[in-house]
Amino acid sequence: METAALKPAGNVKVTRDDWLAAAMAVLVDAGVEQVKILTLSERLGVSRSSFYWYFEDRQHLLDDLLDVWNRSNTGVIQHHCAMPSATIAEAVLNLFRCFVGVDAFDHRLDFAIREWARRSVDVRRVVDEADAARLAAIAQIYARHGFAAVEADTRARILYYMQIGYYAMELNEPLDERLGRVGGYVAGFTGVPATSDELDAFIAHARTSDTGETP
Amino acid sequence: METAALKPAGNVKVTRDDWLAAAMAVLVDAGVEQVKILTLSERLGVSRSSFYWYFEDRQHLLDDLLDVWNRSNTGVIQHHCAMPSATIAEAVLNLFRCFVGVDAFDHRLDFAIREWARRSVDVRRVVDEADAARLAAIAQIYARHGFAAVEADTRARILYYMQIGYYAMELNEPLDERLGRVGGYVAGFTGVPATSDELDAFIAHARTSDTGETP
DNA sequence: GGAGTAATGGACATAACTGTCCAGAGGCGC
DNA sequence: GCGCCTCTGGACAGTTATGTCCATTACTCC
Repeated sequence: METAALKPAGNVKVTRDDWLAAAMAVLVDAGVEQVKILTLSERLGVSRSSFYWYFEDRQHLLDDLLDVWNRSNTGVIQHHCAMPSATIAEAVLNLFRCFVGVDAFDHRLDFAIREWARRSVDVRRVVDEADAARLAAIAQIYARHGFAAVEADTRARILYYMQIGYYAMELNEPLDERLGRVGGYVAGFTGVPATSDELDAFIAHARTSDTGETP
Repeated sequence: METAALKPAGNVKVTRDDWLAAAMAVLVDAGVEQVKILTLSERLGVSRSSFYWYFEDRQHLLDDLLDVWNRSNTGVIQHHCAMPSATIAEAVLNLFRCFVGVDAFDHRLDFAIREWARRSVDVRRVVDEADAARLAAIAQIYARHGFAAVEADTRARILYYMQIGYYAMELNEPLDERLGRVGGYVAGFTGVPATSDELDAFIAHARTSDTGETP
C-alpha cells in the first residue's frame, strides 16, 4: 500500500484514511447498517480500540462518510456543468462525461447514500440540498444557452431524474449500447441534435476513459 | 381490529397474519434489516416466544414476506396487462391504472424488496424472475396490438424501466401534475396519441381511486 | 367440569456489536 | 539512550438481537 509512505510516525498500523476508505467500501456495497467498527477492524487487521483514537464514535465516522460524498459527487456534477461550451448540445455532452468516464460520478455511492436518507431525516436533508444544488447547476447550463428560467429548470429536472432512474435500474448495459443512445438523449434533452463532431468527441472521450466496468 | 372476528380459538392474542402484517409494515418503511422479532413482538404487545409458534425462525418469516410480494405486485401488473382493450393507447392506460389508483402497485414495497435483493443472491434471483415476468406481460400488450416481437419487447422495457425510475426518485408529485403528463407518456410509449375519450376515462378512474397520498 | 390443546410468557444460553479504560509498544527528538 | 507522545491491544461492561425449553393460561369439546 502506498499509504505506508505517508504514515506519520510511531507505532502506526492504519491511518484515519484507512478507516474511512474501508468504511466507504462497506457503505457502497452493503449499506450504512453494515458499517460496523468490529467488521472494519477485522478487515484492517487491527483492534477496535484503534478506531476510537481516530474517531469519537461510530456516528462521527458516518458523518465523515456523508461529508466525503457531499463534497465529491455533487462537485463532479457542478464541475462538469461549468465546463465551457459553444452549443447547448456540447454542454449536455460535457455533463454526460461525468456519467460515463473515469472522472466519473459514483452512482453506487450515490444510491447507498439515498438508501440511508430514507431512514435518517438528517441525511435526507443533506441529500435534498445536494439534489437542489445539482439541479441548479444543470439548469444553469440551459440558462447560459438562452433558455428561459422555467424551461431551464424543467429540462434540468428531466435530465437529472432520468439519469437517477437509469442508475436505479442497475442495467449494466455494455458501453457501446449506452453510447448508441447518447445522440437521442441529447436531442431529447435539448430539442437540438448534436453535430457529428460533438458526438464523435464525446464518444472518443468515453472510450478512452472507460474503466472496463459499466459505471 | 377486524381480525378479532376471525381469531380461531383459545388463548389467542395475535394471529400469524398479524405477525406478517407487522413485519410487512416494517419491511416497507425501514428495510429488511429492521425486521426484528423483538421489535415486532413489542409492537404487537406479545412475547417473542409467540413468534416461534407461527414461524420456524426469522428466515421463514422473511421468506413469507418475499412470497407475499411475489404474488401481489407482479400479479397486479399481469392482471392490468391482461385487461381487454380496443387500441394500444387504451391498453397502456389500463396498465397505468395500477400505478395510480387504489388497486395499486405498492411501489414502496417494491423498492424495499429491491434493496433487499442487492444484498441477497436468493432474493436477487426472485426479483429478476419477477422483472422478467412483468416485462413479458407488458410486451404481450404490444404484441396483441400488432407490434412485432422485438419492438414489443423494446417498448415494454422503456415503459417498465421508466416507471421504476419514476418511483426511485420518490417525487411525490401531486395527482394533477402526474395526470397532466399521462397523455404525453402514452404518445411516447406507443407512438399513437390516446383519444380524449380514452384519456378522460383514465383520468376519471384515477381521480375516484386516488387515495390522498401520492403513490 | 375435566381433559386436551393451541397459544403465550418468562427464564436461559449465546452471539454480535458498541463504547471505555488503561497498560504498553515503539519510533522521534533532544 | 531516555523520556515523550502517538497509537494499539485486551479486558470489561452494557445493549440488543436470536433461538430454546418448559410451565402456564384459557378456550373447546366432550
